[in-house]
Amino acid sequence: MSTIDKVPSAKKARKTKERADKKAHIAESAIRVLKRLGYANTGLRDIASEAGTSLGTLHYYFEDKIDLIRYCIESFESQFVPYIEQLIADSQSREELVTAYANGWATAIVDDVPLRCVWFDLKSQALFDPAFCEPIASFENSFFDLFAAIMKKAAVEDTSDATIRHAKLQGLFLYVVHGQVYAHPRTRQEIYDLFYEAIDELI
Amino acid sequence: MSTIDKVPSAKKARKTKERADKKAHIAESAIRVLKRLGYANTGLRDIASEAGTSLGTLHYYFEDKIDLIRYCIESFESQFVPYIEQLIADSQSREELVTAYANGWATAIVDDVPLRCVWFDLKSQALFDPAFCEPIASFENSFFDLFAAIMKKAAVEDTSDATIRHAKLQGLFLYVVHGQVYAHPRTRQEIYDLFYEAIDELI
DNA sequence: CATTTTTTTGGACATTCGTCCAAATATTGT
DNA sequence: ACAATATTTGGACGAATGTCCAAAAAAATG
Repeated sequence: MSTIDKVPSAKKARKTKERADKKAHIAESAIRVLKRLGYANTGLRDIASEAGTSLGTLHYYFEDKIDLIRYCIESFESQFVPYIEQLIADSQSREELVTAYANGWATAIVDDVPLRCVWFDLKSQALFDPAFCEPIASFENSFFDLFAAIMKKAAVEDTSDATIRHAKLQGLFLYVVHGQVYAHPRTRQEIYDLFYEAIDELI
Repeated sequence: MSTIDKVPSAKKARKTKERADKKAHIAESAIRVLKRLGYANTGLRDIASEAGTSLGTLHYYFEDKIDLIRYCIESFESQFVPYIEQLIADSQSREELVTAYANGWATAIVDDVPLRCVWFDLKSQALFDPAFCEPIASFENSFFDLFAAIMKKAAVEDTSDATIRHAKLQGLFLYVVHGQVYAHPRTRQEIYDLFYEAIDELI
């Protein structure tokens, strides 16, 4: 019978997973609120309400507000990075890489503009609150590493100014997102074209 | 004697100027606080205290918090734009333009990193609060116009993707500012070199 | 079933927030 | 000088904030 525990930590592991799932659920709710209100206007009560739980429960799973937001940032990273990594893995030629990466950007923007706004918002918060620096910088580094990996796989000879090229691409990202919010929104095809041309030039 | 008013609006004009000066003083104080705390953590009491006045006086000069912050953004624009315009006016050749513009960026960053942080912060706020969209967009447009003026004066033939080039430059701007805050700060010379190369390539 | 342990609850708590206002003070006009 | 206007003040106001906790509820343990 399977009632015999292989190891005594079997049930504890299930508990750990349940706790992780609950934390993830709260974080997802928090992100939903952040997308609606922005960091400056997001309160813990808004998050608790969105998560369908109580204010006290939030502090049962997260030490304080900063801890919760930090968790959100880390979950950004753990969701986004593998997504791009897959795009890279599925592409072989330089042409495929450029296409896939441009598609990744376009999809990210078109699918969820508010989420990108939250990202810029939290990135700005990190400029003032040291508590956010570490997870933000970690994400940024991972983000750049992906770009560097693409350059390498595309067999770019000169990678000395890779960080600058990446920064320029991020500039285009910011520009397009702002355009979606308070200017004429672009179609998915238009965004793709913008990124394809830029990536093709930068890589 | 000069006691005879030329026009009945002479004293009223002085009053108007005094009021404008006081508003400017409050706005400068507000920006000082914003540089220290960021938008999310800046309260009206912090600003009043920094301005050496009372909370009530703030509402005597500004309708509400949003009105005050909006005024700050507009004062950004009215200070920064003429500064760059002068740089352009003083430059003739393409070489001079690139040098002057790179110098402008480097100076802006080295002189006052916190002010640039405030800028990115408020830009992010505009993504969530429509009240900030208009002044932010106005500044961005003016900012781009300066770039376009430089391209024109430098006799660049193809200006079709000027906005994209400008966006890339802004990406470099964001990248360097973030580096100043939570990475190894660059020297003025290093920043200048980065911008010179980028502008020289983009223009 | 009884008993720990884990999880959840709802509210208390002290601060802080933006807004507003009547009274006090300063300035201007006659 | 007096009256009218403009400016400043300090605090009241309700709402909202993050934090914390005793007690209830649920789950796991024996």
